[in-house]
Amino acid sequence: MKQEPESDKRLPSRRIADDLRASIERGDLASGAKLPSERDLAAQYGTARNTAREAISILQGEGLVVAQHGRGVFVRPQQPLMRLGSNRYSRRLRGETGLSPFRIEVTKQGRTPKTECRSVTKEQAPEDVAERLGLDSGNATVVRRENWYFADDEPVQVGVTYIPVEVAGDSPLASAKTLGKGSIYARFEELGYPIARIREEISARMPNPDEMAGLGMPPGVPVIEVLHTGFDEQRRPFEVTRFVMRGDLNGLDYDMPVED
Amino acid sequence: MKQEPESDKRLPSRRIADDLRASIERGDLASGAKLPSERDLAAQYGTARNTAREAISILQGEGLVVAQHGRGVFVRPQQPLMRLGSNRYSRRLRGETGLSPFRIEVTKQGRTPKTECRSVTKEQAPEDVAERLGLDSGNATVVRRENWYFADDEPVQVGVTYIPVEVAGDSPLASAKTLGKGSIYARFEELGYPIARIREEISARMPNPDEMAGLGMPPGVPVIEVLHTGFDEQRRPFEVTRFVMRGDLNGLDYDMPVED
DNA sequence: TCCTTCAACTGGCTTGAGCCAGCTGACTGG
DNA sequence: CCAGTCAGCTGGCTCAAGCCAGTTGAAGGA
Repeated sequence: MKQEPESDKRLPSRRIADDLRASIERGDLASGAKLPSERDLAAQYGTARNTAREAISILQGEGLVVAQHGRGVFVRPQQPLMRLGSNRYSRRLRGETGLSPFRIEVTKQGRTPKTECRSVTKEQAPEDVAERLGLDSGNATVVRRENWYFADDEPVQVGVTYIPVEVAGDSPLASAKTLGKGSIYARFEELGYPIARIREEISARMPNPDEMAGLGMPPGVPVIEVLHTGFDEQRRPFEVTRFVMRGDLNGLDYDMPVED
Repeated sequence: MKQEPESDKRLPSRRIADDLRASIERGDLASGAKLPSERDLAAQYGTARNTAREAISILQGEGLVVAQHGRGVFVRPQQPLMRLGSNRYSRRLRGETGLSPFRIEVTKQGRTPKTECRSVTKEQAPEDVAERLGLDSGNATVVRRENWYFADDEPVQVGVTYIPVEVAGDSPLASAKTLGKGSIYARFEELGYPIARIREEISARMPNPDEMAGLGMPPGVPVIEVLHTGFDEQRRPFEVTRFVMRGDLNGLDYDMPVED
C-alpha cells in the first residue's frame, strides 16, 4: 500500500493524517470527496482502527474534513464566505434596495436569506456592553434583541443588540419583533439617532457547546465574534450588538479612509 | 465521587468534559489551575483512562485547556488581546510616537515587542493578491516582504507584504530588511504613495500545521487572517499584506465613519 | 409496482492493557 | 554544599477487541 521505503520516524497517526492532508491539498481528494473508511485506512497502514481514527480526528481539528455518522468522512467543501461589508450601515444602501445587507449578500450567493427575531426583553446589560454604552455597569437596564440569521434555513450568525431603555423608549425597538421598512437603523434615525460612526471589535475563538449546537457547526470551525457599537453624530453610543458568526461561512470586509 | 444520582444518559466522556467545563466556568478551576490527572479522572468516574483522555481532548478542542507533557493539563490562561486599531495607519500616530502601533500595543501590556523581517524577495504574486493590486495574475512580479511580530520573544503574528515592482523600484522597500524611521508607510509616502484608504478582508480558520508550529500555537486556537490592501489618494492600490495572527492573542478594533 | 425488511456497510464510543517520554523532587554520594 | 541519579508522577500514543447507532441498497413479499 502506502508504505514508505524504510522506517518513518513520524508516528503512525501523524503519518496517516499527513498523507490524507497531502491528498486533499493536491486535489486527489476533491472537495466533498469521501475518505477511505476508518477500517480501510487501518488495514492499509497496518494499524489499529483507533489509530486511523486518531488521524481523522487530527484532520477534523484542522477543519479539513467532516464525519457523517453511518456515511463516511468527507473533505469539507468550503463554501464562499459571506462578506459583511463596512457599508452595511450605509443610509443610501438602506434606502435604495430596501434590503438589509445580509439579505443582499446571501441572495448574491444564490441562497435564500431569512432573519428571525427570537426575543425582545429588558434586562441588565453585560459589563462589557454597559461600558461601551457609557452606562453604570451595576445599573444598566437595556432592551435586548436577539436576532438569528439564516441562509437556506441554515443558521449562520446570531446578533444580540442592546439598547439603553432611555433610547428605545416605548418605540417599536422596545418590544416589536419586526421593525418594518429600513429595519433597525431606520428606527434609530426616527428617534434622533442617525448612525454616524461605528466601532467594531473583532476576535476569533472556538465556539462553546451551545453555539456549536445553535449554529449547527461541525468541529474544527471557529467563530468570529464582533462587538459592534453604533454612535450618533455627537459620537454618543446608542446601541451595542454582539455578533457571533460561523467562521466557515462568514467574513468581514472593511473599506475605510485612513483618518488623521 | 462525582457520580450523578441515577443513570445519566450522557456518554461518560461527555459527562467528564461537561463537569470539568462547568468547574472552569464556575471558577472552581481558576485560570492556570491544574486539572486532575487522566488516571485520577478515570478512577473518579470509574472509566478507562482513554475515556478521561477523550474528555480532555474535547476541552482541548474548545480551547479551554492546554496539556503539558509530563506536567499536567491546565486551564488555559487567557491573556489580554492585542487590539490592532484602525488607527494603525495614521500618519499622526506614526509621527508623534515614532513607534509602530504594534510596539505601542505590546508595550501597553508590559511585554517586550520585537519585529523581524525574515526575507525580502521578488516573486510572482498569488492570485488573490494580484487581483487586489489590479495586476494580471499570470504576470505580476512583486516584492515580497515577510515580517514576524513577537511579544516577549513569542511569535504572535506574521505579515507578508506584496508590493508591485513598479512601485518599489530600487527603493529600500525592494531590498532592505530594515526600513528606518516611520517604517514602511513612511517609505511609501516618500515614493509618492501616501496611504489614504485601506481595505481589510477578515476571516478566521484553524491554523495549518506550518502555522501552528511557526507561531507555537496550542491546539484549539484559531487564527485570524487579514488581507489588507493599501490605497493612495487616487484610490490606486499599491500594497497588499496578508496577516496571520494567533486568535488567542490578537483582536482587531475598527473605529470609522459610516460613509455615504 | 411499491413497500418492508435486513444485511452489510459507515462512524461513535468504550474498555483495559502496554510502552514511551517529559518533568519533578527527594535521595545519595562526593 | 552541590551535583547527579532515579523513582514515581505526568501526558502521548498505540493496540485489539467489542458494542452501539446511523445509512444504504438489494432482496423479497404483498
